[in-house]
Amino acid sequence: MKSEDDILALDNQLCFALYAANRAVTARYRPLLAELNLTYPQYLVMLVLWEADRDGRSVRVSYLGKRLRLDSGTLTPLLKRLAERGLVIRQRDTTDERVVTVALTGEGIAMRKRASDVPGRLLCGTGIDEERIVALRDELRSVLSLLEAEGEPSDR
Amino acid sequence: MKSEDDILALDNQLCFALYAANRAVTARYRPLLAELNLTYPQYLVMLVLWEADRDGRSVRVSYLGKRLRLDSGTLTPLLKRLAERGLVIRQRDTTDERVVTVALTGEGIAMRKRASDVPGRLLCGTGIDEERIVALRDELRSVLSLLEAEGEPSDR
DNA sequence: GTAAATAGTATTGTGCACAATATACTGGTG
DNA sequence: CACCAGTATATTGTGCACAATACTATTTAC
Repeated sequence: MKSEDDILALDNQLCFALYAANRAVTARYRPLLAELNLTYPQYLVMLVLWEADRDGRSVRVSYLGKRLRLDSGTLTPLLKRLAERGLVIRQRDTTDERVVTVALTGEGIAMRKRASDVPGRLLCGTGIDEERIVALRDELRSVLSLLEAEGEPSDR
Repeated sequence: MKSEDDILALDNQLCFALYAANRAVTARYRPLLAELNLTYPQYLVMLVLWEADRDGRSVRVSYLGKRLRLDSGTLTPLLKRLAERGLVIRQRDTTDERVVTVALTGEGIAMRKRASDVPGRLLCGTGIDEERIVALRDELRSVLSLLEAEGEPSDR
């Protein structure tokens, strides 16, 4: 039985555990990504672009938004910075001029090799084993899909 | 056996699952906290202040930083906004003028009652049961403590 | 074929996060 | 006492997140 005190206790909140763990993980990425001169959200964008590049595709801004759950207010300035650095090219689609297409440059493609050891180096020395990471990741994905499935009661 | 493609695949990253789940949860808080006219980080600060208030204590900025893992660059402007709204009072300690003490106002204390149903309402209708939340929270806390324990190799 | 609805991106403004630096104070040390 | 190391908060600048709005292009309805 929980008292009202317990209900609002910081350390009892799932939300705070998520918030703190997320920032701790991104903090651990920071020095590794600094070697590539990328921020963490920029790294996530690059992950999506590298995936698409495997199939020779370029992608729309809206596709990045769908994968990463980010809107244009976040992605537009981020992509402009990546373009300034010469990692991507942004260009309006000629057939539908509402669309902006994002493609990797040679430099952007080349960076993938240098990034490939980042995930492996991340948790070295933390004593967190692979199995546990996979289980946690899958549970988070499952919770995420429950959170996203709900909220639009009847739109089909 | 993982190919290099899998290693960098977005959906295989624990970090992205954390990042996305964290934002999904805070997004779910947003409308509830809007009723209190609080942002999510402001709500976390209030949780700490409400805890301290149970014992009749006021707290230092550095204590808030320690609990929430936030620095003064984040907390100072946030606390100023809470002070403008009349929820807290910030004052320099008279005996040690480096220290700023944060205390709840009557209005800040009163808000606690209105906030007490927020955690319960949060996951209503998502099909995520209590047991699962507790397990996930505890696993995140455990991972967090491993991440935090490491990094300062020998400082005692 | 034009008006209305919709889709895709951009812009603006607010509020975090966090690095880097600055400021101010305290508590020793010689 | 002057000096110095350490502590506590504030300031500045950059880069997300996200709401709100705007703008343009396309599609649909009629």
